[in-house]
Amino acid sequence: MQPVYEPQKIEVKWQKRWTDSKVFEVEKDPSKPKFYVLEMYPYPSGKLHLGHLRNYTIGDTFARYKRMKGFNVLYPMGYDSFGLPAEIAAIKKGTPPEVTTRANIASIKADQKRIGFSYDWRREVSSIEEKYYKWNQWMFLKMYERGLAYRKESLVNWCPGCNSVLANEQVINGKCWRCKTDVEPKFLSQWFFKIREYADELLSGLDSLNWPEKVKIMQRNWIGRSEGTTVDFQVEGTDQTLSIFTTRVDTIFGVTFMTMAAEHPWCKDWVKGTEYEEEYNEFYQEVLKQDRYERMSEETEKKGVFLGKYAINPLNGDKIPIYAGNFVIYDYGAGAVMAVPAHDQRDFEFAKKYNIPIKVVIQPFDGFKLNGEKMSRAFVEDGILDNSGEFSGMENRSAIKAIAAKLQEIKKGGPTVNYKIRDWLISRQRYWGTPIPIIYCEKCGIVPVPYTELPVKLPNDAVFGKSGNPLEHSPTFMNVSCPKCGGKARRETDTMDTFVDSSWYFFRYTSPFSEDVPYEKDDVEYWAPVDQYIGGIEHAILHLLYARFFTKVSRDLGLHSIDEPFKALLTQGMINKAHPYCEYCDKFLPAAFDKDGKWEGDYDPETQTCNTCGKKYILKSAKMSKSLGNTVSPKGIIEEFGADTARFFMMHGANPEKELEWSDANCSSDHKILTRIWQLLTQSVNEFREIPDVYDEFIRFRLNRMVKIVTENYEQMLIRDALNEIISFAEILRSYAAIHPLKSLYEEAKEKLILMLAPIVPHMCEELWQIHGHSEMIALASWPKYDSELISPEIEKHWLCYDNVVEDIKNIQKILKNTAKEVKIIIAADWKNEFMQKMLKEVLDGKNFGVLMKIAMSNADWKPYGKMVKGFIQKLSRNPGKYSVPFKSQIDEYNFLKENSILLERELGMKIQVFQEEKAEDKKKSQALPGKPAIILQ
RNA sequence: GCGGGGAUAAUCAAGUCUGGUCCACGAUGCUGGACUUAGGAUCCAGUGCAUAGCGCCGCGAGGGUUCGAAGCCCUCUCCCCGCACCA
Repeated sequence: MQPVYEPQKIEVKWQKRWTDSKVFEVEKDPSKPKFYVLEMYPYPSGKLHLGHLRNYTIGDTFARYKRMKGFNVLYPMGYDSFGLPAEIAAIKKGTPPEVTTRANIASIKADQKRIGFSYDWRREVSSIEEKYYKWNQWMFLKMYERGLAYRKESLVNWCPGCNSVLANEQVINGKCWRCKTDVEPKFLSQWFFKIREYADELLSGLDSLNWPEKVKIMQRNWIGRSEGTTVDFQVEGTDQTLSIFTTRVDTIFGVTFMTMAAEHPWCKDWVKGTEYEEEYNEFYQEVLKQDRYERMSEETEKKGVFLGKYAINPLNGDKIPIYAGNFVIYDYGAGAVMAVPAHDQRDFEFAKKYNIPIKVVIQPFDGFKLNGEKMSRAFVEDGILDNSGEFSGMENRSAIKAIAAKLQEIKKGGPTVNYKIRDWLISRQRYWGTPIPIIYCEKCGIVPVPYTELPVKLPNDAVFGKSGNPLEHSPTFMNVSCPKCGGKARRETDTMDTFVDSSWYFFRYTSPFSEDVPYEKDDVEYWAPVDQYIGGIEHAILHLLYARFFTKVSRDLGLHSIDEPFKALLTQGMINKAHPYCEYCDKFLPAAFDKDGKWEGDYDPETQTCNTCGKKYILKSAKMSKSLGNTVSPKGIIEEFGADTARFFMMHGANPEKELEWSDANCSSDHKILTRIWQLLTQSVNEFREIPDVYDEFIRFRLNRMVKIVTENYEQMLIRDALNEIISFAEILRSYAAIHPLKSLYEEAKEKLILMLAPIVPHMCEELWQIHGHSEMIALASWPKYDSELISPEIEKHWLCYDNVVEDIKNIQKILKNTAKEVKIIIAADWKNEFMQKMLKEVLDGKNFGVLMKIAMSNADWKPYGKMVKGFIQKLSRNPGKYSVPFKSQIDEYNFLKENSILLERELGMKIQVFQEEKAEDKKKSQALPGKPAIILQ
C-alpha cells in the first residue's frame, strides 16, 4: 500500500533521529574544506515570526546543500539576549529580566527545533551568559589599554523612551532605532570605542567583500571619507588656533567670516563678560531647544551671533569676524567652518542676513565678471581664481592642490582626509547589559577592573522602576574598594551597547567552550570568516559595521589574522501580505480584535468598505506588522501543514533577496504540490519495461539538465529557481511513470529528485530516502553529478524541436476541436537543410537581399525552387535568430522524429506517420522547414 | 537635494548583466471538462488577438541602435529605499 504523507509524524521522528545521531555536530578537520553558514542571531522577543522562519530556512537550505556537496559545514545558532525589552518587562511586571529572557529563549528554540533546522546546538551562544560577556569586558580592557576605549564628555543622543544614550548609528531620522522616540541632545560623559581609527580600513575593506552593492554604498556613505585641506586660523588676541577643514580651499581668499558650532566651548569663553554674552546665551538656549534634527533640516533658517572675536586668514592676513551659527555640526571637522559667501549658497544666505561682505574670488570660465554686491546666489561652479594673490589666474581645481601645498609649506595646514563617521558611543544607562569594567576611585580616578576579577557580574538586588539606571540602586554593585589603593570607590554603572555582544559572537561559535580566551586561534582560523551570512538589510550599517570594526581590533590584538568577518552577505527580502487599503483616505486599514475576539478593525470585511469614509477598499501589498494586524504565525502553518510545507512555501514564494508575498492560497497550493510529489515518489509502478525506448533518452536528458540547473541555482542561492526546475521535472517523471518506464532509469530519476529536494524539505526526503531502501540519512548523502555530454546544446536543440512539434499539433487540434485522429509529419527536403545552414551564415554576415538572392540562384540545386527560395530569404533576413537548423541533415531529423513517433502517439493519443518531403504528396509539404516539419491532421 | 533600486499579462513574479525558438518561467485567480449525490477534495485542459500551426499585438511612455529589443542607448513619467546644511 502507498504510504500516506503525514508530516506531523515524520517530522518529529526525523528531528529526533538527527539529534540522537548527532549528524549536525561538527569538529574542525583541516583535511576537509570548511563552509561557515550563519544567520544573524536573533533577539529572543518571545515568538518566532515569519521573518525568522524565512531567514533560517534560507540558511538551513544552503547549509544542507553545502553539506551534501562535501563541505564540513559550521552552522550554529544563538541568542542576542541582552537588551531593553526584558528590562521594560521587569519594570511593568516585576519579572527579573533574566527570567523573561530565558523563558523567551526556550520558547523560540522550541519553535526552531520543530522546523528542523540543522544547527550544531552544542555551540549555542547566548550573550547573557557570564562566560560570554566576560569576554566583552576583557575586550573592553584590552581596548582601554590601547586607547581604543575612552571616556569623554560630549554632546550625545539621549533617548527619553529608553532612558539611555544611543550611538549615532542608532539614530534613524532623528528617532531611536528601537522605540522611535525623538532623541534629544545632551552633554554627558560617556564611553566610546575609537572606530574612527579604523575608518580608512573599514572603507577599503569593502572592496573585497561579496556583499550587495547597496549595503557597501551605505557603509561608504556612512564612513564618509572626504579629501580636503586643513587651514589654521589664528584667533586674534589669543593663542588659540582654529584648524578648520575645507574641500574648497581654492576659495580661501574669499573668506569673509567664520562660523562656529554654537555648542563649541570656546564660544562661551570668548563672550564671557563682554557685550556679546547676553545675545550669545539667548542664541545658545534657542539652538539647544530646537529639535536637533529639525535644526539640521535644510529649510531651517540659518542664524548666528557675532562673538566679538576675529580670526586671521593665514594667506592674506585678513581679519575675519567669528560668528556662532546654528548650522555648523560640532563634531564634524573642527566644529567650525570658514565661510565664503560668494561661492557657497549657505554662507551666501547667512552673509545677506547679517550684511557681511561678499568677495568674489572665482570667475566663470565664460569671461562674465561676477560682482559680489549684485549676486543673487552663490557661484559654486568651477572657474578661474581672482583676487587671490599669487594664485590669481589659476584654474580652481589645480589651485586646490597649489594652495594646500603652500599652507603646508608655511605650516598653516595642508592636505587632509576627513571622515564623517564618529566614534562609537557604547555606554548605556541600563541594567540588562554587560557592565563596563571600570571603577572610579576618589583618589586614583578611573581604574580598570583587574583581569583576574572578571567577569563583573550583574547584581541580583537591582530595583526596577525607580528613576535612572537600576544598577545605581544596588549598593552591593556600586560600592567597591579601589583595586589600586584599596580606598573607597564606586563602580561604573553604565553597561555596554548590545551591539558589542553581536560584534564577535560569530567567532565564539567556532570555539564555544574555550575558557581562558574568548576563542581559540586555531578554531577561528579554521572556520572563519563566515562564508555566507544571511540577515536583514536593517543592519547594513549598525551591526555589520561594528562587527567589521571588532574583527580588525581583535586581529590587531593578535587573537586571529582575519581581516573581514563576513565574506558574502545575503540580505533577505521582506515578507508582505495583501491588505485592505483605502484609496480615498490614502492609508492602510488596520485589522484588530478586542480581548473577547470581537472585530475592531478599521474596515468591514463583509462589505469590503473603509470604516472612515464608507467607500470600497482595495487590496495592496503591505509589510507584515503588528500595527496593521496582518501578521501570520509560523506555528499555525506548521500545525496545519507541517514544517516542510512552511519551508517549501518560504523557498518557493520568491528568491531569497526578493520580497515574498504571503498568501494562504499559495501556501495550501504548495502543500498540494508537496503531497503530489510525495505520491509520485511513493507510488508503485506495476509494469516496467525491459527494452530501452527513445523516451528513456528524453528522461535522461531532462534529468541531467535538471541536476545541472538545480546545482547552479543552489550555488547562487536562487532557491526558488532551483525549486521550479525540480517541480517541473517531477511532472515529467509523472508522465514517465505512466508509460512502463525502464526500471533502473526510473529509480535513478526518483532518487535524484529526492536528493535535489532534500535541502528544502528535509524531513519528507529523509522518509522517502528510507522508503527507497537507504539506511544512511539523506542529510549526509552526496550531491549527485550530471553528465554534461547528455545535455549538449545539440541534444537540447533536438528535444526543443520535438516540443515544438507537439505544441504545433496541439494547436491545430484545438482549432479543429479535437476531431483529428491521425497526424502526418513531413520532414523538410534535404536541400532545404543545406540551404538554411548556408544562407543563415550569409545573412548573419550582413549581406543584403539582392546579394543573398544572387548567391542562392547561382546554386544549381536550389535554382529550381526560385520562388520558395525568395520567400525563405525574406523571412530569414527579417529575423535570422528565429530560424535554427537543429539537425545536421534531413535524414537525422527524419530518424529522430520517426523514432520518437511512439512518444508522440502516447502523448497525443493520435496515430503518427513521418514522411520525407520528397516522398510525400500533400500540398502542404512545401511548408516544411528544417526543424519545423509540415503537419497535416486528418 | 544627493545616492541606490524598480515599473513585465487579472494578481504575485522569473527573464534584463551576456539581444536571437520569449507565441515571456513558475504560481495564484478565472473559465471549461473529468470524477461525482455534492464539493471550497482530486485530476485534465484553456486563459492577448487571429488562425489547419509558420502571423500580429505585447514587458511604464516616447524615440533610437540592430538583420533581430522585455533586454542595449537617449528623453520623460511614476513608485520604493538609504543619506540629508558634512564645510
